[in-house]
Amino acid sequence: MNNRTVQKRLVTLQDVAREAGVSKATAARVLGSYGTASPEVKEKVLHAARILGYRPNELARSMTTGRSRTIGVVVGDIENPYFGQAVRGISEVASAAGFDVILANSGEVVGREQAAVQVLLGKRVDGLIITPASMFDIQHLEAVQRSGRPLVLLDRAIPKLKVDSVITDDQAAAAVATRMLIEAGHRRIAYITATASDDPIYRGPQQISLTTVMDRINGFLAASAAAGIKHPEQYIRLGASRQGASGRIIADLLSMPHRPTAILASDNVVGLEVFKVIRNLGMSIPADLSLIAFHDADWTSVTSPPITVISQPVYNLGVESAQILLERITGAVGTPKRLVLATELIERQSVGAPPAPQDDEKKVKSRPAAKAVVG
Amino acid sequence: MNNRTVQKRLVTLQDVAREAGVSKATAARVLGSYGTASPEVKEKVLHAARILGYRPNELARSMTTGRSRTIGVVVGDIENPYFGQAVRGISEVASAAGFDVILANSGEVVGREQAAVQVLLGKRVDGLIITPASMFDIQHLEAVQRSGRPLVLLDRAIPKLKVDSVITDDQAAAAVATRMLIEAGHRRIAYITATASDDPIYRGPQQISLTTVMDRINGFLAASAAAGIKHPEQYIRLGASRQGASGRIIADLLSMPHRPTAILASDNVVGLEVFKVIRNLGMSIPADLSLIAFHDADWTSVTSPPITVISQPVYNLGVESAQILLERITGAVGTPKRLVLATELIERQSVGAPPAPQDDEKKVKSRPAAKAVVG
DNA sequence: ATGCTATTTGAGACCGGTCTCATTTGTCAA
DNA sequence: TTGACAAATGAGACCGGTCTCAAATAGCAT
Repeated sequence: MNNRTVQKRLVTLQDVAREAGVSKATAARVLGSYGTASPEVKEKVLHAARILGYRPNELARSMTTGRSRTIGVVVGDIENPYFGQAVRGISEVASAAGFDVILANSGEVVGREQAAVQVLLGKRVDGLIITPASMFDIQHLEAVQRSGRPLVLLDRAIPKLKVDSVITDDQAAAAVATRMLIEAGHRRIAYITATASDDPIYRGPQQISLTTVMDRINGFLAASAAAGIKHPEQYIRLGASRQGASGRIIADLLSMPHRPTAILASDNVVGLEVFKVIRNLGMSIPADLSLIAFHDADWTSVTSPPITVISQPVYNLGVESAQILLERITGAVGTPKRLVLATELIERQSVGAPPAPQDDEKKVKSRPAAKAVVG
Repeated sequence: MNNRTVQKRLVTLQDVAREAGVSKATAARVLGSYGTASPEVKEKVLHAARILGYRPNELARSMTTGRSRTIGVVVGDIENPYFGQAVRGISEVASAAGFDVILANSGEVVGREQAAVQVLLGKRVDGLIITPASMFDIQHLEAVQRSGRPLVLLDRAIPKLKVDSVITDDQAAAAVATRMLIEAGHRRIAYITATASDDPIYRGPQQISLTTVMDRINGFLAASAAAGIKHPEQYIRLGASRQGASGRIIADLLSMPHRPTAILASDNVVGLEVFKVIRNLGMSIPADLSLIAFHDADWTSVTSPPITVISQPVYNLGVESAQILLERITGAVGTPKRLVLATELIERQSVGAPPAPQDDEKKVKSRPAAKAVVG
């Protein structure tokens, strides 16, 4: 009447104690391997537990101890292999230390991130690893800090928040990639990011809510400026999320009077979109257009031509963040760490010289210029 | 001394009650929105909860109610986008119903799967969705059933276990793909799977511990036999896991005196390996070798040539399994459902006629025969 | 035998909720 | 005014563990 579900009542410590003919406290000592107990009693309890199929109720245990041996992880998009790798890094470190992982997905939406944090906090996780969807909406993260639970940011930092974070050196990465394109002769380089925006045109830093994106844009702009390129920001485009908006953005970009001759794609999902659009437009890489993408995803080595990428140590991002979190959970104090991991440019074959000026018209069917194949 | 960690004691119901000047029971009624309470009291409690920043302790709640509103998911490999998609399907259904998801990774190792199940059971999840690593080691799954918690198998069935399962029609899929290759003229077709095995050569069903693999092999063999192909099993290879074993397996296969002229790859990871090896050997697809892969992964549409694949409704696999699980959790009874979702063959350009017999020698640089481009 | 310490064991409080039941207060009809 | 009944509230048991503390038992020296 009160509970019409089929759920059987599971075996409890009390049941084991009764079966073994000892008190609850004694059974607890044996099963929890703390305190003392005589060999005979030990044997009796263990035997009783075995035949009854006893499983301790971790909920009850966590409630008294106040620790759940669980860490909560909130990522932007589980389906993106980028996060998949990071999560694997986290899980491996966590389970090696006897911790479990609860995973939540924010879909890069602040509201869902907040909800996920509430849920995780409600479940009394011992700590959190989060890829924040925005560096501005951070009340919920401040609340985490106030609760005293350790928090580590993954992949993206939040300058205003004094908190451990593990990120990649995005500014340097973007600068290196940009410089490579410039050295190949490009002067009109587009930077395309998936970061949400109602306006695809870049008008200034205030539009950007992710440090990753900001840093990369800064690296891109700095490298461009250093090469004397005027108004490099005119080729920055935002909001190329996977919902297909990217197709139009890229096509628009390529139909500009002075279209870019090279594209820097902010992640592998955007990169894949760019690749598809280029192919559908009948343009060829790198003859008509050069391409560099962030994240060394599987597919980038297998296209024709294979894509030059910025390889990010994303598995290590996961490993490092989990290690820091675990240290904090076990009591480490001190000022927040800010770990910045280096990236690596992997040269493949998607970068070449820009097409000769008059080539701007004939976009289709041009054969690649003879060029040395690198890497 | 007892607890040297920084963790602050969080705000409890008792604190709120005290602050509002009411009893614990009254505060609980207001905050849990059950029972009755006068408007003034309601207001006082709500206000107190707000200023104190009260978050209910889900652990305590679960302990009394016996339900955690959490489902446990165990997948073989989080990093594989195949499972990534399935997990997204599960999460979306779950969170729409107010359930949370705890995700664990087995790495396709039975021992880790067992450990994961124990952990999840210990956390008193309301139900489990599992992609079992083996159809033979199932004591832990029987234990789940005995505990009365609902269990749904995803992607793979276990014939001996009376349990809900949601799988794809692997036998039909393999048969369709095989038939397509046969119709293109192939008689020597290899089937390469990642399933663990110390011996890469297929000697019989007893080596196979996954229904998926078994079904596909059966579909492959049946379609081959129907076409009068003798000893099709000689080209079946096992153990092409991502650890690089696949490279040797594929190379060995292609250096056989009567090498296969077509390959069926059991998942997209193997498919990618096969693609890379073929390219490294300087062979061309489909002129020298035809290829069909399971799972319509992103990259398959973007290679040259794009790969013909068997598209699996993996997101729906997740959705359906979560729905069934939720029904069971909310009390649905009845015989186990066995849901089999259809797959779809997506024709792209990796299938062609086999090379003429004398072509067996010249493996390099042959240009594709003129062929109609499908899809 | 006696006292003293060390070891083993049990009783019961506690964690933070839910929920039952009894008590108090209020409303309205007789 | 009194009784009946509904609404509001509080006291306290309970979930299944952990852990403190005291009591019981054992071992050993004197």
